[in-house]
Amino acid sequence: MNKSAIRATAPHDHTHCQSEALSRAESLCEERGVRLTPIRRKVLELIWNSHRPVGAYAILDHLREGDRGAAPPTVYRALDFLLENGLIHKLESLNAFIGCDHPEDRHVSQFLICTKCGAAVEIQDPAIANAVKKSAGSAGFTVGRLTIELQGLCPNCSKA
Amino acid sequence: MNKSAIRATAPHDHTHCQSEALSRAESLCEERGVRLTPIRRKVLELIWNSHRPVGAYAILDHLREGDRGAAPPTVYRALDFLLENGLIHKLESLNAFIGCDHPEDRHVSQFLICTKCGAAVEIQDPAIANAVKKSAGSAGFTVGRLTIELQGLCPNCSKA
DNA sequence: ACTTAGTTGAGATATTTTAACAAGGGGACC
DNA sequence: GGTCCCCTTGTTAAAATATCTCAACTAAGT
Repeated sequence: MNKSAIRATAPHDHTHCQSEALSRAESLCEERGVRLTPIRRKVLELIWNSHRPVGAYAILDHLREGDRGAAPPTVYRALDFLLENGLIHKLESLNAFIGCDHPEDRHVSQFLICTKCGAAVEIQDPAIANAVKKSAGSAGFTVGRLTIELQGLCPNCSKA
Repeated sequence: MNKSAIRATAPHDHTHCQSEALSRAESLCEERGVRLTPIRRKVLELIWNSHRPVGAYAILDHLREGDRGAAPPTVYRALDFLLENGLIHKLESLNAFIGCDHPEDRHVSQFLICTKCGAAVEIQDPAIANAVKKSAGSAGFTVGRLTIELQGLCPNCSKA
């Protein structure tokens, strides 16, 4: 079984996931010369609170709990920044966002979403991407963005 | 090149697509003992006005042009019915709906969406579905709903 | 200090979707 | 034909998601 699937769907020291994601984001932003401002950092941190995708307004609520009064554009702007820099992904079938654990390289990924516990796992199977590209090619389509999301039950939840 | 890709992205006698879709829907609903009421039929007809996915409010606007005063729930209920019966599909990455040209059998499909002309083509490549299923399986996931959407350029638009 | 580009604040508004409840309409059964 | 019930629709409201606009601020370079 896939390593990130285990991490995401089984109990684990999640603080570690979160702090590692944050420090990677920091060095990556520095490298690229873009600014991981306090708001952006906070939003990323909130997204990394779990392996479950979060909606923009859930993030907004958490932001408001703290000191800052925030409005929707604040969150969406932070999300845009994080998306552009590959630090998070958007799950179209849920209108929700999830952290990316290898933002360093641009990549095409797929998502496995557990409808029971809500966890989502990012996988990267070249076979999937290739199958889609091949099929698109034979239909004469030029490939741009790819959205591949599966909803089902994670290993843990399908046991129960 | 795939036949429905040609039909959807090149000029053609679209009235034919539309009327065939409607008559298929009628016989299918009769077969299943469900009611293709005037509203539902009208919504399906509007969706089949083109091969471009339509948003719920675009449909609503068209409905209102006619005699009926309609409210959002009217449209969404019709859409639910059509979705349940496989007569249309929802494109999650666009929040829009498109007609299905072979609603008779339950199927897993993928969509190729042209970001330039807006056309969308439904394809069914078992290789894609299988690749996803295989990958999900090896991550321990049970397969439920599958969302696969590609955005790119259709044959026509990539020529230009 | 000055300028500029990028970022945030604030309020409003647009878009998409659902909830809740009343009312209508068509068939099955008596 | 009447009556009951289920499915469908009307209507109002509101929840959930996302964007626009314009002003104020901040950081970084000159």
